[in-house]
Amino acid sequence: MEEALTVLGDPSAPTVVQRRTHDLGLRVGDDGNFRSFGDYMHAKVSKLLDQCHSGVPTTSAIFAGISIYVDGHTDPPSHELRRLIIENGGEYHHYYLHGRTTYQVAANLAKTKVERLRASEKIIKPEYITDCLKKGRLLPEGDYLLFGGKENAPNNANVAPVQQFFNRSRLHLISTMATELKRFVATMQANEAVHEFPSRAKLGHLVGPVIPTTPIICHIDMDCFFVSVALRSRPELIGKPVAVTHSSANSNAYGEIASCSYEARAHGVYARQFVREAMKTCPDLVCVPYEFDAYVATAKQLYSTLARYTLALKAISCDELYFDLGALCAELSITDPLAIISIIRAEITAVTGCVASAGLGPNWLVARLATKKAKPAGQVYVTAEEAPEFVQSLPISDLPSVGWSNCETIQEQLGANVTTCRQLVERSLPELRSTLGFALGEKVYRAIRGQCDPMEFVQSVDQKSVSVNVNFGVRLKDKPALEELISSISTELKGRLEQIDRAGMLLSVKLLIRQPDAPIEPAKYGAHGPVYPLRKSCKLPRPTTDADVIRINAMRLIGGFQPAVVISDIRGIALHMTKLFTLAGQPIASSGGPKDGTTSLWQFIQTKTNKDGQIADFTWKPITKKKPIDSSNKSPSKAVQTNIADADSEDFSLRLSEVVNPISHRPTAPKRVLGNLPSLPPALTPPSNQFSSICIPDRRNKALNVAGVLIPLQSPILDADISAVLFHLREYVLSLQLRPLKHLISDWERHTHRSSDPAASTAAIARACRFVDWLCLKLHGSVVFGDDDPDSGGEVDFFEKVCATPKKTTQKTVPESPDLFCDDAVAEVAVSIESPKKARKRRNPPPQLFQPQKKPKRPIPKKSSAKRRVIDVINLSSDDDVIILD
DNA sequence: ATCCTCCCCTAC
DNA sequence: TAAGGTAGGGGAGGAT
Ligand SMILES: Nc1ccn([C@H]2C[C@H](O)[C@@H](COP(=O)(O)OP(=O)(O)OP(=O)(O)O)O2)c(=O)n1
Ligand SMILES: [Mg+2]
Ligand SMILES: [Mg+2]
Repeated sequence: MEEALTVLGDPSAPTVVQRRTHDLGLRVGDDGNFRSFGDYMHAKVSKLLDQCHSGVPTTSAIFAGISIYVDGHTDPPSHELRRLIIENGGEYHHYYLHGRTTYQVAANLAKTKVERLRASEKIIKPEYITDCLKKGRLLPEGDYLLFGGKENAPNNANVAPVQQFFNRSRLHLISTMATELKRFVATMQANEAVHEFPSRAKLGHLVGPVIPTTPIICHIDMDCFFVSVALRSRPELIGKPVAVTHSSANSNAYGEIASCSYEARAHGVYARQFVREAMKTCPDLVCVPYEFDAYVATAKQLYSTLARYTLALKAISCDELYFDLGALCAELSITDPLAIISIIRAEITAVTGCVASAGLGPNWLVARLATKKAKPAGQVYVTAEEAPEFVQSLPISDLPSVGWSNCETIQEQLGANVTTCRQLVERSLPELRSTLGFALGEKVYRAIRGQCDPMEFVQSVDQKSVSVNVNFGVRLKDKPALEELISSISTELKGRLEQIDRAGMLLSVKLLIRQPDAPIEPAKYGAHGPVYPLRKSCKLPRPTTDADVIRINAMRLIGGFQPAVVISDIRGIALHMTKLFTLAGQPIASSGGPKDGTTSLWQFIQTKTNKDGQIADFTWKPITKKKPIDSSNKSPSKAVQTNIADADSEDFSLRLSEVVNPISHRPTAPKRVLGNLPSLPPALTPPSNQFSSICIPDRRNKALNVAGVLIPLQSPILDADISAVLFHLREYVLSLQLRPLKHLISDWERHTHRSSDPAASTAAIARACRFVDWLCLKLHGSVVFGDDDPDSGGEVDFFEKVCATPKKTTQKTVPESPDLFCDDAVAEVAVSIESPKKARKRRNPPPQLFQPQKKPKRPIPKKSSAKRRVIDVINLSSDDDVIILD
């Protein structure tokens, strides 16, 4: 069975995976009422959630996320069905939209039509709509289906392994849903003007003469969400220990439990536990499969229901949100908040068929903790007066931000006996800060007193980063396989960036590498097992969504690890994009957005690609003098040109800063960007420290470290200093390290500006620019900074002279001066470049912590261990998928 | 001091 | 078999 292992990136994999997929989707125990996996539907979470009829008066949200097209004559007739579906939160389509319309509604199935149907289409009887309304909730499709809903596997043959993985990953699903629901809330809030609150009518009898002013936040969370959804169509399992998982209830199954019923929890079962572990303490556990599409629909129903009362919402996750209940009470003049919540919860249950619990408190923190107390199927209001005592009665691990690690830190530093918040109350703020850090310490200090930062009920929509992670089933046999997987992930990342209208400037790669002593295959099929992470990031020449640019740079980053990565030991790959811009090129302030953006020298390079699309050569684009361009010009690339042209009339050093560190950052957003960083011929390729700065100011020695050579700078700057620096600056240009070039100039600028002779500094910087131009002219026949100095002829002579025979400054560290244009010399000097990064506390034989799993509350006593040593408790009893420590 | 970068940690 | 993703907070330590 070894060869059947899921291998992402192995071309032989799809067939194998597909067969299993087929089995999985129709596994015994899945009654087919809902598909286990919306192989296509759940990839389109956003589409389901997009069907937002903000402003349309509706009476319920039963059909939220559902759309219908009515085919032929039906009873009730199509216009009636249209009214019913829209009034109850669904969508009516006048045409069947493949991939968008959930159901075709038809009284019967014309035989001639069946042949033309795609497997993914679903035809359902009109009674389905009316019966759902009678029951007040979405029913299982069951016998209402005339076609479809069962056999959706055929498409899987074409689904790439990465997509297969995401289509089955619950964690991917809930992440995606959370993001989409935030957008859903943000959209509703943006459409506030046309939004209505039909369910407020239900609160009429609560309205009184007093307008309350008490601040109350409400937190709502579905009880064992995935299980609740599953039990809607399995009423016989209500009251039994039930878990949602890919595995069947098998005492040897390594499938993770996503959610379990409260009956199962009473036996010690918890989310993230392996089924085989759960079976040990709960032998009667019933395992049921996922219903991804149903979670999407139900989540939207939950949010839509709340939106019938208020838009002061804050989305948290697929089954959980906060809202400003105090504001609602005030607006409606209602003094009994719990009565409102009873009505809302009843509506949620009526619409979704699932139970929600609610916590009320003076702030979001207390509300959240109250929810935990309210569960299952309850609601609790903790008033401001009760809050401190209430929180202090709870275990510290209940506090948000106190997870596995921080809990251990607290017990290590403040006493192993510390388990409840009350035991922390006596600790001073400085004490907690020194234990947990400045901000976390304060957070905890305030939390145990029932306090927290206020919550905004305006849904933020600005993402700061986008990432794609595949840490399951990664087994790569060679570089092409790696490249293929990177390619898939890059394409996925591109799609996600474009979906949110963003391009990114900073790309990071994270690999999970099998620990040296770990078995090739862990006990759990496809799992990464004990691993350590490797990370590397690079700045892209400009904001991009281009899959090729992402792929090529990711491969470069991976190739840059030292020692080299053993491809077959890679167990996980993640690509992370930060420093986001809109596709139109506007920086996103919240994304750590470049306050000082860098205009890359890419702006000035014309590349030539070879037949493989790789950059074979480049020339410098001369910067011609231009009259200032109309500043209303919106084209980003022209805007940069404008900056430079505008600077013509200004002093030279100012113009330099425009080039290396422009004041207004306006990156270009070309339709297609260059496929690669410019690379030199192999002989000139600099060593692997490609992303490190070649120039480091050394303040203590009043010197510049240029390419590993320490050059003391005197004040005022002497010609000798300049020539030494310029000589080594040549390495910069040769190695095309554009970011370092910027740093060199700015570092130098900073340094020299501190000197006693600013005029000398300006002159020195100007001279550096002349040097770059001179060098580029020599090497490529054009210049970077332009030549508007009538004196420059003399400058060239100067450089020819001083650089060809650089003076031996008093420095022993300055090497023998080679001929400037001798390739051997280039190689020699390049080799002398040190790696300036101070070898970050590299855990050298890197066994290291990876994602310690949250410790279960009940089972498994904590293993007392040395500081920072972490055991993966969930895997503790398994044969080999253990460990981790650092 | 304050910022920046590279991580770890947390939550669902 | 099994599908261990993802965004954001923030700490540590170096750069500015
Ligand atoms: N480690 C986790 C945590 C959660 N989930 C999914 C399944 C849950 O049903 C859903 C909601 O998470 P909750 O933390 O709200 O847990 P439940 O709703 O299952 O239980 P509770 O009643 O405690 O809220 O997210 C998951 O797949 N894996
Ligand atoms: Mg829940
Ligand atoms: Mg939840």
